[in-house]
Amino acid sequence: MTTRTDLPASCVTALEERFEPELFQALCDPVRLGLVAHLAASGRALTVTESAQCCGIHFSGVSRHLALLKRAGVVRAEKHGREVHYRLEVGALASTLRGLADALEACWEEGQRASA
Amino acid sequence: MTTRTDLPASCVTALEERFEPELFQALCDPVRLGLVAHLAASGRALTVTESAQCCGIHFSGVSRHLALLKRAGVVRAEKHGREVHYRLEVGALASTLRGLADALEACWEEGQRASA
DNA sequence: GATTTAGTTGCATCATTGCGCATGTATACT
DNA sequence: AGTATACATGCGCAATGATGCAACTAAATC
Repeated sequence: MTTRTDLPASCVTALEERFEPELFQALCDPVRLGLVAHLAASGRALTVTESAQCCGIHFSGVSRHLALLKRAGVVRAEKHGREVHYRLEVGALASTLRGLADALEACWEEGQRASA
Repeated sequence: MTTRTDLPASCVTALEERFEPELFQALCDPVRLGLVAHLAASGRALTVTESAQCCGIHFSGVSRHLALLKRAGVVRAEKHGREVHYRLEVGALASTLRGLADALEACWEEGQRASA
C-alpha cells in the first residue's frame, strides 16, 4: 500500500483552515505590503491620504488596497467624520502568523511519525 | 510639521526586508497552499507525481507551482534519479513567519512611542 | 445652500497569472 | 539502441488583478 493514503488527513484540513488564501492574497501585492509596513511603522491609525504617501500610485488605488486588507482582517477601519482611519490589526496578524508556524511544525512532526 | 516625516523609516525598511513579496506571492494561490499543506502533512519529501494527487490539476501545473515555491525558498528540491523530491522547508518557513510577527509588533511599538 | 475635502466605486485598459496541451530532456529499463 | 517513465518548459488561451480617470457620496466649511 502506498504511503499517500497514510497522510494524516485531519492535519491537512487543520492546516488548510489556517491557510486562509485571503490573508496571503492580501499580502502578495508589493503595494499592499508597503502599506502594511507603513501602517506598522506609524504605530497608529492612518487616513487613506496619509497611507497613499508611501506608495506611488493614485489614492483611489490605495483606497481599494485598504478595503482589500480590511476584508482579509489585516486592518480595521474607523470612520471619523469625513475621513477613515485604517489601523493595522497587529496583534491578530502576529498571532495568525505564529499560529501558522506552530501548525506547520506540528503537522510536519505528526507526518514524520506517521510515515516512519 | 507633519507626523509623517516622524515615521521610523529604519523600521519600515526593516519590515520591507522581511516582507519578501516572493514569499507571499508564493503562498497566495490556493493550489500552492494545498501543496504546502500536503507537503507539511506528509512529513517527508514528495515527488511531483505524489504532490499532484492533492490538487485536481494537470501535473505540469504542479511542476510549475513547485518550481515557484522553490524560488521562494518554501521548498527544497532533491534530485534522485529521474524523480525530483520536493521537501518543505518547515524550519525556515516557520521562523520566517515568527520573525515577521516579531518585527511587526516591534515596529508597531516603536511607532507608537514615536507618534506619542 | 453652495463649495471644498475625504473616500468609495464604476469603467476601460493593461499586465499577470494559472491552465492544459504538446514538446523536450534526462534517467531507468529491456 | 529503443522504449518507457519523471519532470520541465514553450505556447496559446482564459481569467484575474492592478491602475488611472471620472463620477458619485458624505461630511465639513463658508
